[in-house]
Order: sequence, then C-alpha cells, then structure tokens
Amino acid sequence: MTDSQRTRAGGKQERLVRAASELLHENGVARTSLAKVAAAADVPLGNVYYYFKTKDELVQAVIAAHAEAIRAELAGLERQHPLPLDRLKAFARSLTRSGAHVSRYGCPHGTLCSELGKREDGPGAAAAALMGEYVDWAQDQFRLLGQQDARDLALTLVSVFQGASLLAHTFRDPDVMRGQAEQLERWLDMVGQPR
Amino acid sequence: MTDSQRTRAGGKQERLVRAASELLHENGVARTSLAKVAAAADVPLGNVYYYFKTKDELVQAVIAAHAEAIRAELAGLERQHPLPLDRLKAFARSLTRSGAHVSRYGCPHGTLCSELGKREDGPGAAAAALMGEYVDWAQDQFRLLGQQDARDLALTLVSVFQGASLLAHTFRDPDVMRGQAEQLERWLDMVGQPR
DNA sequence: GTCTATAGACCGATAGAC
DNA sequence: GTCTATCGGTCTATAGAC
Repeated sequence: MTDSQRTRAGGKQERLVRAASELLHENGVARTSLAKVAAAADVPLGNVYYYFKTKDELVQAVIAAHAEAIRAELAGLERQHPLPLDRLKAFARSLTRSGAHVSRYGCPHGTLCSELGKREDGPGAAAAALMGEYVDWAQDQFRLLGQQDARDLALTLVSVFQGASLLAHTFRDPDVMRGQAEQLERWLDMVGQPR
Repeated sequence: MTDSQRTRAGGKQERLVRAASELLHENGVARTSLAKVAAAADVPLGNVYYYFKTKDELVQAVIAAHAEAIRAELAGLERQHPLPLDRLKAFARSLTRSGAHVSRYGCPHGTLCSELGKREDGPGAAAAALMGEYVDWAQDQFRLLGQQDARDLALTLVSVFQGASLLAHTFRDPDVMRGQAEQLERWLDMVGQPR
C-alpha cells in the first residue's frame, strides 16, 4: 500500500471513527446504527465493512482512539505541572471545563463503560482499559506523594470525577461539575500533603 | 374492577415489572426486548400491551418501583439511626453489601440514568428522580449536621457512591466498593463533625 | 381480559457489479 | 477499493379471534 493510498484510506477510516465517536457519545452504542455513522461520515453504508468487519470492531476503534487521547491528556498534565499534587488538582479542575458537553451527554468514557460493562465480549474489556488509564495514572501521582493507600485514593478521585459526571448528566446541570471540582481540590489539600 | 380482578391483573402486572427490572439491570434498556421480558414473566407477548401501552411505559413503571424502594430504604436508615452522621455512615456502608451484584451489572439506578439521560423524552426525567431521592435525603442529613454547603456535600457523597459502583462494575471488582465505603466513612468523620 | 399471528420498520451483514 | 441492492433477523406495536 502506497503512502497516498494509506492517506486516502486513513481519511475515510478516520472520518468513520470520528463520526462514530460523536454518535456513540450522544446516543449510546445500542442506539447508534452503522447507517447513521456512515451518513455522518459521508461514507456509503456498504463501504463501512471494508474498514471494519463488524460494528463491534468500529466501537473498539473508537475506544482505542479515546485511550490514546487520554494518554496524551495525562502526559500533558505531567509536562505542565512538575509537582504531583498540582497535577492531581489540575485533573480535578478539568471537570469544570467539559461541564456543558458532559451535562448533556455524560462523560464519553463513563457512559461507554456503563453500557459495555454489562456485556462479556470484547468491547467491554476494551472500555475498562479507559478507566484503567485514569486510575493507574492517579495512583502513580499519589505514590509519588508518599501515600501508602495510593490505590484507594486514586479510586476515590476517579469515582468523584465519574460520579459528578453522572449526576451532572442526570440533572442536566453543569454546576454539579464545578462544585465537585472544588470539593475535590479541598479533599486533595487534606489528604495529599506529604507527611 | 373488583378486588379479585385487580389482584389477578396486579399479579401479571407485578410479574412483568419485576422481570423487566431484573433484565433492564442486567442488559440495559435498549438490549432488553419485550419478548424476553414477557418470557421471563411467563406472560404472552401480546398481553404485555394490555398492561403497558408502550415499552417506555413499562420502563417507567420499573423506575417508579425503584423510587419507592429507595424511599423505603432511606426511611429505614432514619428509623435505625437517630443521628444524621450515623445515617450517612450507614448509607456509605451499604456500598459494601451490594458489591457482588453491582460489580457484575452496575448500580441499577446509575446505569438507568446513564442510558436514559441521553434521551430527551419521559424515561430520562423519571430516572433523574431516582438520583434526586438520594441527593435530597443526604442534603437533609448534612443540613441537620449544621453544614452550610449541604448540597455540595450531598452531591459528593452520592458521586463517590455512583463512581465507585461504576468502577467496580468496569473492573468487575467488588473490592472497589468495600474500599470506597471505607474512604467515605473516613471523609464523613472529617467533614461531618458539628462545629 | 387473554392470546396468536403478523404487520411494518430497522438493523447488521453480505453479495456482487464496477 | 468502492458502492448498490438486498438478505435474514429482530424489534415494537397492532389486529382480531376467543
């Protein structure tokens, strides 16, 4: 395959993943048909199956793209903040920024895990890796802070993040995210100071 | 309608709601067909429509049953514990008990809100009331404790509860719930003491 | 009130021309 | 590689006999 072919093929494949990512977030996996994804990506329906053998394979491509974006986001936090406590606080503050979109459609990663977690096949395990990225990263930061129970603290941080996203979504209220970001910062000040 | 007719009708209606409640929790709304509900309740498919005009109406009946169960659970906590702080701690501990079921299928209320929140019609608003029951009750308890920011504290409590349920479900690990129940109790000791 | 049979719409996936 | 047409299956909901 030449580079220009890869570019053209990647163009359509990328458009499909991008369109699917948006529609899965807005409507969920089960209520998103390949026909709607194809239309949104401006690709004929039958052509979707040239790039993805099944619907599940497209879903997993969306999850893989999310995982890559998460790793880039967390790497960015590490670059911008040398101190682990500042990184964790910046992570907490990121709740506020996405408030409008999350309050309408939920956290894109959390809603995927909630829906796919009920299934036992491939996509469920792939979605679990998304939460794993966040929890493992937070655990590393708490360990750098010298915390013995870094795992539990990391799980609490991500729990509040995901729980606040769910409540903001449920109540359609972005203020929930702003308020919980403040609660998280206060909590981090209490538990995150090195002893 | 006589009492005996209401009893017979209620018998089938009740079986349908109970079967639907279980299947919606295990498989989600979109992936649960009325045929499966009817089979699980031992009611012929066509007969379902005598009791519920649409699938959404059955879903809303399930949500109404959940809401009633939540009110009974919270009223029980108030009866067993005179002190608001003890009530909140008992609520936090209840995370541990449901660990096995929640880690397999998620919190029944949280997964409903996550899925139905993406929709704009009736069931979405009904599901939101489930979270409202928990948050309003917790807010009352924090207010009894003399807390000024009772609303934010209540949202944090329910956020950890829901976030821990999501992570336990995602990782299929009941220990997440036990650990976060302990974190919540510790947090309640820190913020919940009257000044 | 109860149940069978099926209409009507939609979906995932495939066949096969180009 | 690309696209059209369509198959086979499942779903919600209804029609109509009993």
